[in-house]
This record gives sequence, structure tokens and C-alpha cells, in this order.
Amino acid sequence: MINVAIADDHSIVLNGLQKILALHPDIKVTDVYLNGDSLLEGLDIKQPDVLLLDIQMPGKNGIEVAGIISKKFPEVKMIALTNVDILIQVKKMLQKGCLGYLLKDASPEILVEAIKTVHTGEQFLYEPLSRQLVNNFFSQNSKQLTRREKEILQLITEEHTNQEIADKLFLSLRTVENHRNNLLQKLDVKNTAGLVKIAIQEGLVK
Amino acid sequence: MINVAIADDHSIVLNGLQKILALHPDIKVTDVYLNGDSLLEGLDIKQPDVLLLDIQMPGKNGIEVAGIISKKFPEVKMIALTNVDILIQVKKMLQKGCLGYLLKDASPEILVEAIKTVHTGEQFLYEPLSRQLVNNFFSQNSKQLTRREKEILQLITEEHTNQEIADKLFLSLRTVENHRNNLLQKLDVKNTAGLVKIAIQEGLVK
DNA sequence: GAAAATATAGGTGTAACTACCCAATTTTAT
DNA sequence: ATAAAATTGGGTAGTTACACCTATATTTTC
Repeated sequence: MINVAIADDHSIVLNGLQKILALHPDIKVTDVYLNGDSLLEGLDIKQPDVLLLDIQMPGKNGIEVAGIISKKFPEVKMIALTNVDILIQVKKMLQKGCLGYLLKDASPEILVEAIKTVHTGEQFLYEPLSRQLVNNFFSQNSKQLTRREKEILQLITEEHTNQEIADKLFLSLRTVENHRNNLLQKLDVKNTAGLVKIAIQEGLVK
Repeated sequence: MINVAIADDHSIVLNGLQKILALHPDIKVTDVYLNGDSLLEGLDIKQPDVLLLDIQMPGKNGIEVAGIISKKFPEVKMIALTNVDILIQVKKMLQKGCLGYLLKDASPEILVEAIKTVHTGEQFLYEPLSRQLVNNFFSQNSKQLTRREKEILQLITEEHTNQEIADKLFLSLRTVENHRNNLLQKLDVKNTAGLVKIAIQEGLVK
């Protein structure tokens, strides 16, 4: 019997997971939480074997919560849940100690398989994501932006010109131009449009 | 007693909605469908009072399906369901005859309220969305892009230069430049970065 | 403490974008 | 049929971005 807890701010998802898991005799949903804070409180009292953890939650989000839990309760196996497959978030969650990663469009079978897999201590990555992770691994080194580059990328996305960015950061125009060129090369895009697209999909800006 | 059908390709959501609605004695979930095609087949046999319709579905998506249903079965009250609040999609669904619009983070209470409201023939718009719609209404006229402008905006977002766009569309460079300038003015942004951001948030590109 | 990575900034040149004009033609809507 | 809107393209000019180099501090990392 695997004791499972769920944390998700969407009632619909919460109920859906409960209903699906209720059909399986060897899985028992012991607790549900609507946000990160109540989850942390609940874990102080009792810990499940497996925790399904939503990434986007009001208050403390899944990434913060996962970090806390993996330190405090390393025996709890976590599976990250999300409806968007933003690679950078997947990486962060895995880094914080999550054993599994699932998109919310997963089938009931996959869901159950994931729970059983992580319960044994093995890793479970949802197929479409694991493929992306592997692809990303090879181009990873070149995609690692520095602090300054991220800062400048953000300002570019906010429609500032190089000169404006230079003024704002107390830099020479040339310096900003160099950073911008490095960004174009690192991210393998042709112009501002490409930079903005990546900035958005990597979650650097809203 | 309100008969409700649900169409959503996410099993988790489907189960969640069923579980929530099962608690309400005056609502009965009569049918569930995992995609648009099976939904259309099912409706030929029997029609619910209210239909919860996901927008993103494989095969025929919600927008297409809504258009077909509102013509064939105008008595079925539709509520659009989505997890992203892209304004342009909200508009399209309402235009196709949906009476309600809900985000998937809605609470069980809101969900039930929406179903009961549209069942009476009234419109139900999830609060955060209705506010956006009103805000959008006033700036709508200036934001109405023409077919050509959309086409060019898309190519800009795909990192093409004006010259490349001109070649691709068999236009003069000047023409493309003019369209681009008009886009900057209409959308009230300063440069390419602004154009790309709007293109993405309006769902013009992935 | 040495090596690597990052941040800084300069030179030079070209290509691309942005800001204003104006006007003819075609399409769309009334 | 007529007016309005959209599409097309030209003129001129200034600004900004992009490409490709070199080079020196500074910070990180091992």
C-alpha cells in the first residue's frame, strides 16, 4: 500500500487525481493540500510515501517547497506536476530532489506507473519531457547565461535600446552590444525577435 | 436536474470535474469525451443541457467544435474551459456561441455556479477574464490587425528581416517597412521586442 | 596561486530598423 | 455605387542593431 499526498491549488486537478487513484487498491490518497504552506504544516504531522507536487502554486511555489521538503523529509518521494513543459522548471525541480516529473495531460496509467516507480526509489520522467532533456543536455553548455546576460536579455525584452540599457546599468554602449552579440550566439538566434522568444519561453519575463 | 457532458483530453481534469459535480444532486454528468470527434459523434445520439468544452484538444479543437455544435444543436449551452487565459481565444469561443468561459483553476463553487447560470440561458464569464475583456474592449479598435499585418507580424516573430519578408511575400521592401511601422503604432510598442511579445501573448505564434 | 570564465570597453563597418512624408490601386463594407 | 479601409510602394533621414576583432580588469573556480 502506497500512501500518497497531493498538493495542487487547482481543485479540479486535485479531485481528478483523487478519483483516478481511488480506483487502485494499492494506492491510498491520505492527504490533499491546496497550497504550499498548508502542505508544509501537514508534513510536520505525517509524511506520505509519495507526494504529487504542483509547481505553480500561490504563496510558496513548488520549487521552493520541494527544496524544503527534500532537506526535511528526504524519505518522501516527490513527483512534480505541471501543465506546461518549461524545461528550466523541470531541471529546477529535479535539482531540488524530485524523483518524477509529469505533465497534467498524462493518462491515468502513466500517473499510476509514475507513483509506483518513484516509490521504489527509481526516477520517472514523462516521456515527452525526458526526450527534451536529453536534447537539451548537449546544447546545455552554450545556453548557460551569466547573470549579466540575463539582466540584459530582460531589458531587451522590455523594449529598451542598447543605449538605454547602458545608461541604466552604468555601462558603455559597447559593453551592452557585446553582451547582446554573445546572447545571439549562445542562444543561436538571429535577432531581437529570437532573443525575446527565448526569454519568454525560458520564463525570464512575463 | 441539469444534464452535463464534458469534453477534455486530460483524464485528470475529466475525473476532477466528474468528482466535483457528483456531489451536487441537481447536476448529473451524463457523458464524458476525450476528444472533439467522439464528442460530435456522441451528440448525434443525445444532447446534454450543458457542455463543458476544453479549448485545446487533439484533432478538432474546441473552437472548431463549438462552431459546429452551435449550428447543429443551438439548444446545448456551452462553457469553454481552458488553463490559459489568452484573450483572443476567449473571444473566438464566445463568438462561436459559448455562453460561459472558465479557467481550470476555478473553484468547485464557481464551476457549479457557471453551470447553473448558463443553464438558465445567461452568460457566465469567469471574473478575471471578464475584466480583461472590458479593458480590451476600449483599446480594441486600434489593436485590430489586418490579415497582411498579422502575416508580417508572424514572420517578424520568426526572426525574418524586412527584406526576407518582402521576398517571401513578393512585396517591396518599402511595403513591408510600412506595415511594420503601422504595427508599431497600432500595438503601441517601441520596437521588435514589443512586437514579438504581443504576437506571443495574443497567440499569433507558438 | 594558477587557470578559466566573466565583465568591461574600444575600433570599424554594414545591415536593419524606425520615423516621418505622400499617393495610387485594390478590396471590403454599406 | 460610394465611401472606407487595406494594400501597395516610393522619398528621405536618422537611429539602432549586428558582425567580427582585440584587449584588460575582475571574478570564479579548481
